[in-house]
Amino acid sequence: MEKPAENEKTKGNSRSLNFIEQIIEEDIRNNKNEGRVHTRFPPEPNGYLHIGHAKSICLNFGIAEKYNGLCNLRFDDTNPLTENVEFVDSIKEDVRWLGYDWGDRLYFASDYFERFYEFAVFLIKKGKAYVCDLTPGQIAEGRGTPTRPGRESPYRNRSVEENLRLFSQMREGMYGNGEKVLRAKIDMASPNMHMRDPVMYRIIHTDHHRTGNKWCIYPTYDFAHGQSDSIEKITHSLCTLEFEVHRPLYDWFIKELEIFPSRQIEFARLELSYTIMSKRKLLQLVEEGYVMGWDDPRMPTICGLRRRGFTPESIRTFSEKVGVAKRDNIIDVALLEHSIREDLNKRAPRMMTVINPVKLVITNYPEGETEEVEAPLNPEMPEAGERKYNFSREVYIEREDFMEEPPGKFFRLAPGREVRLKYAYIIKCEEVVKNEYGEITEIRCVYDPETRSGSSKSNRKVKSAIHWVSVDHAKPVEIRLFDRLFNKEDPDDTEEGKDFKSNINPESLKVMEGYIPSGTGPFKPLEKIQFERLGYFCADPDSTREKPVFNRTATLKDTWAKIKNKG
RNA sequence: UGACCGAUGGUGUAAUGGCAGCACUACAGGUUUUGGUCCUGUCAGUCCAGGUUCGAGUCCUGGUCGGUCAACCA
Repeated sequence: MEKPAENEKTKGNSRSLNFIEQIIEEDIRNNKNEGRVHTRFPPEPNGYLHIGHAKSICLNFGIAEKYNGLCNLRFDDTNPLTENVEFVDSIKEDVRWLGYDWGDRLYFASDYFERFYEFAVFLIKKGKAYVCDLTPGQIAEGRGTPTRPGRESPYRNRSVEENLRLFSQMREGMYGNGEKVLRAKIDMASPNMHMRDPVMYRIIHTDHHRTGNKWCIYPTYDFAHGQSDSIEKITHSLCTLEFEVHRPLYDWFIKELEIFPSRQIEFARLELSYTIMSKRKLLQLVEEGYVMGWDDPRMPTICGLRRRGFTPESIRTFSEKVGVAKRDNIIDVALLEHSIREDLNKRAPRMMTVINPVKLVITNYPEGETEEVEAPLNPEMPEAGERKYNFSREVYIEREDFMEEPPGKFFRLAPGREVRLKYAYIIKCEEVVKNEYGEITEIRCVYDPETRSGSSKSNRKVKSAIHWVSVDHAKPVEIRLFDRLFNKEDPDDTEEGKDFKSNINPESLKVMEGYIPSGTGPFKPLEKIQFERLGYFCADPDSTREKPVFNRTATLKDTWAKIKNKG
């Protein structure tokens, strides 16, 4: 038999196993489920997927892949009040975009409603379930508290015949919403609240996005999830920690129903610093206009990250790096940023772009002349070829690349100083022109014609090389600079009487008017590119042919910013 | 003041009774026509108290701290 643990080790590139993989490998060793591994990703179609879901998706599909198993996509659609097809579609799109394939195994809990009904009848006949007429308030009250046992319902000992009749009438629509429920008969004194006769079915006279008006009774999570797992012969049902207390009930239903025993294993959900993950709060940001929509590039949603310029690969490696364990954790958002930089550094072509321009004139360069210079498309990938730039007498440079009175550690352009205009010539600043407000409007320099990049005398060292775009060959673009949405590592850490929105970063979006070299593009939506020395960007779908729009995905690591901020 | 779960550098995550390792961050240096990348190095950790053992991050007991559970949500 295959022994993945040993293979991993002998390959020499082994990553130690997380606790779920350890369980799975032991199950395989014991030939449990004939060595089969089958997982599932079970979203409820009532919202958009976020980076926390991505961890679960990568875990479930990743494990199936690793152990030559299968992973189903199953919608947990048991509550018609909150679910709809739009969410089903967006979720499918996001999972597919992440690079996972559920083959022909797209399932819906609602596909099993008839089976669930039969399961319920089976339990009633077994004397393990009963119809209860108590109101929601009475049920809650009768359940007790975590420290006080509950009280048995007066309807608990109805006869099997009566329960069968009543349950059938529930299905036929003879009762209104909330009038009756079907409950499991377990133990009202259990220390586990979920075992105190939990509700299995409730009456909801609402059409379902898939079953229409066929049903007016719907199973609860507890009476649907484990049963779905079992029907699909899921071997390892991975979910987050808050479901740990549901596990005894999950197991109880499987045992009493005498069906395939899937095993539930819980892991800690992903939390990210400077970010919120709650569906409710994300909805609030959208509805109250703090962001432009669910796919706003500042949102931690999959569609937001996609529009921000993240790649599926970067999210997958991120999910790998965060690990899987049972303790609560808050991942440093810097790890997410690292993951996208690592990926884009290897694959994103480079281009010089100026986002905060100031004009620079080379006084000894002939007017009206243009020459072409060449630069590697990507120094990490020499085979990718070159990009050509037009160079002329006037260029835009980045305002931050010039300082009139530079501190010691600043080694870019300043009066009397030399720098290289990247891939072109070394220039020297001779004069600064200002307007009536004292703002710099023009920097005047001379260039050394012998220092053209690539020429024999070009190896003279200067302290830095700055990027530029020729004024006569510049195309204006909109550039959206995104920063983290919240100022606080924990956005829920607020002053008395305030909520998480008080921690919103007012500078999370800055819109700039910059220049790219004319003749570049058109850019495909979401096309990735590194603006040299500035960061990774992608073309926003808002782009038009006349006016491209770029989103900043991430800055480059910026040691100068650190020095500057230290003063 | 119940049941269950958890606790290893700043943040994550390994070590399965035998040298506390890896990644991110931070810091320092080297290379560099991106203050990027890459390379080298540095700081930094087993919640506490007992016990078992030749040997404990790991096992046992007790505590401390954190989380979860009282929807007809999932």
